[in-house]
Amino acid sequence: MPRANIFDVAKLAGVSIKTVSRVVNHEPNVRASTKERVDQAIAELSYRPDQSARNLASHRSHLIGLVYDDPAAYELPTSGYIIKMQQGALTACRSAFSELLIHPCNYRTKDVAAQLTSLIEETRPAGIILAAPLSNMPKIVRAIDATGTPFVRLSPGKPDEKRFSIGTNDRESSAEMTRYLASLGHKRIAFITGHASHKAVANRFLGYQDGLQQSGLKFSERLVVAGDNSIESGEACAEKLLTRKQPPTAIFAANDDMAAGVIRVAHRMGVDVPEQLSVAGFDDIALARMIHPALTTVRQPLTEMAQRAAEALIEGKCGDASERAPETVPATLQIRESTGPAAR
Amino acid sequence: MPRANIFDVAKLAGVSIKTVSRVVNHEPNVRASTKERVDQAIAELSYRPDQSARNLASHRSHLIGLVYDDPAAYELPTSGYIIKMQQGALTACRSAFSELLIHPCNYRTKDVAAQLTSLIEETRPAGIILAAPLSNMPKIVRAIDATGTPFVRLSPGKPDEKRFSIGTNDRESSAEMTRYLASLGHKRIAFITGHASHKAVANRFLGYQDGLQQSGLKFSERLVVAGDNSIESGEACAEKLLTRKQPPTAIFAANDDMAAGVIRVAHRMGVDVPEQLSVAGFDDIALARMIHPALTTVRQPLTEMAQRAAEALIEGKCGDASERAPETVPATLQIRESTGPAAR
DNA sequence: CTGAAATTTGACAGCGCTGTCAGAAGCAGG
DNA sequence: CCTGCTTCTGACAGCGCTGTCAAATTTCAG
Repeated sequence: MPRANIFDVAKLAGVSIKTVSRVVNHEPNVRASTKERVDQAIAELSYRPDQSARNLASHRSHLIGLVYDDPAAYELPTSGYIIKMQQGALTACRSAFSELLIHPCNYRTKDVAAQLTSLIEETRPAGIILAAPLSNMPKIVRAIDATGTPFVRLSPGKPDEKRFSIGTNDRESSAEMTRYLASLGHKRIAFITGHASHKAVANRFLGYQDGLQQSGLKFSERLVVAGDNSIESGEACAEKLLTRKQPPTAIFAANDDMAAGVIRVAHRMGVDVPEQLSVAGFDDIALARMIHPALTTVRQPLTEMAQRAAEALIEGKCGDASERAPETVPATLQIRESTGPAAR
Repeated sequence: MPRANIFDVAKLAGVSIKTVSRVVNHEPNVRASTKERVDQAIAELSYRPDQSARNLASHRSHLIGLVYDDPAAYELPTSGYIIKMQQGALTACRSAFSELLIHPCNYRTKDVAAQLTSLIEETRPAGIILAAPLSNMPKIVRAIDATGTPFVRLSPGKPDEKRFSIGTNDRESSAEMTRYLASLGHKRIAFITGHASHKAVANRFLGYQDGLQQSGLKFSERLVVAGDNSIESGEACAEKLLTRKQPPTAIFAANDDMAAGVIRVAHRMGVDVPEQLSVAGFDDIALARMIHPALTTVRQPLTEMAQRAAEALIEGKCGDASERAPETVPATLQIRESTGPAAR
């Protein structure tokens, strides 16, 4: 049995193909009763519009392009980031009968912008999702802009104001984590800052300060140590903190790697986590669940961000003119085993 | 200036559109001189066929589906694997004006097969690349088979005989690595085996034995210790081996993680690598280049395998009937800093 | 040279859908 | 029951390409 086409549906519903088309595309001006008949016929025949035909007739594809910097090109193990974005975008695409076109590219290449331009010209996607760090490069943004293709920027930190973008609330969620630690009775909550150049990570430090204040705790420079995002720096910071006369009862690290370092040092020093020390991280990398005790952390909503981005593109509301307000997808606390009530 | 279509090309080249179509699709029976004229016109107008129109007219899409088990679904940090496959497949697709459709799925889900079937019915891809471990599941293979879609199985170990698949030569390359170590003067070359369930890893152990024999060295049970693919097991095995009265001068681990563990232990024990101990791994994960000293290892040609798979699919030679012989893409030795001449 | 076979080329009808635009139906108000 | 309006529906022409099949051209044996 060959797959049903728009004529079959029209015949069964007793309408013209154009009306079926209207229903399928959610166009206005279709009587409710008519729409119902058509919907029923669609269901009965399990009709699915042929994408190629739609694309051909409408001069635009139902493709969403996901453009990201490709870490494999220079061997960074950040691929989890990419997989998550892909997942999110795919989810949105599937439920909208759209397809996802992935386009890894190396931002160090001279002609990334030109490559992007030709990709767009060739595939004429309905929209582009531009991941960080590409999303922060004026050259790239300009190139996409020039093609007139709608696009959404995925920025790990706060979205900026110029064009539509989706970000997350690092600062607020750090504050939340801090409040959570305070609510467990911790008075001395230390913070390990991350690499200075990382904007999102700086926001987390601000959030930590907010959280202290909101919990009625005093911020103290003495409880802040500087890491550089690596596990090793986390270890070094933990050693500094835990060998003090009056060590903190909780350590909040600006990322999971450093938090993992803290836990490792605690093990070595015979400090029980979470009985004697609570440890929290940020990012919710795969490692967070795999270490012991499993790490309490803040989950970056990368998947959701990408999904929202794709949805926005599919809705077609990211057009050139539309000055749409940036969106923020909230990060969420993942309470696991590494945090607990403050020791008395 | 709107983009050129097949009529523009035909006019410029002084032929019919059908002839242009023939040239574009590499169909036979076009005179060389004609083809040349058409190619020139294509170049001049920078013509690119409209995929939607081709798909619509030809009833098949120019999509290649890449189907793989999605580690993010249950948080394994194996994503580098996926990224590499994607890269390879993308390379092939780009040069053939095809698009890559990615389809991560969770093999633990009950209805993976059904999902796959509906994906195929909906998008009608020109071919499917099926990655391990999905490629070894009869249920999945049957489901794809039933749709009549050409597919290639990507298997990390030896390709099997039943249907077209692409694999790599774990055994031969392990032998090669072993011979390389022997050629550096090592007489006591230890091997750390991997997790028993991993077929490819078992092949590596066989390769090690082959290599010893080919180098005129005697295989000894005493030089073999069992790991489980993890860094930690690598560390444990290294401790066992290095605390012996007569420790090996080279350790070949069945994967990079375990090799990294060996190097870590060597550091701790004050054993210089490669001066006092050569260490080799297998896989060439991102980590291999990042540790110090950089790890000598065997590179799995994942990217190439995926590329070959996509090419085969695009060539259209993986059809149902065509009993095509499995292909093997050779793995290659990556000599880095962790191996050197045997200590005297 | 000639005729038949082999090779190369072209005309044209769709593929399944959307956009345009005209026509039908519904709905007030008189 | 008609007018003038709005709301809804349908006929039909493409979109750019490929498949079919017949026509044109070339090739080659005799």
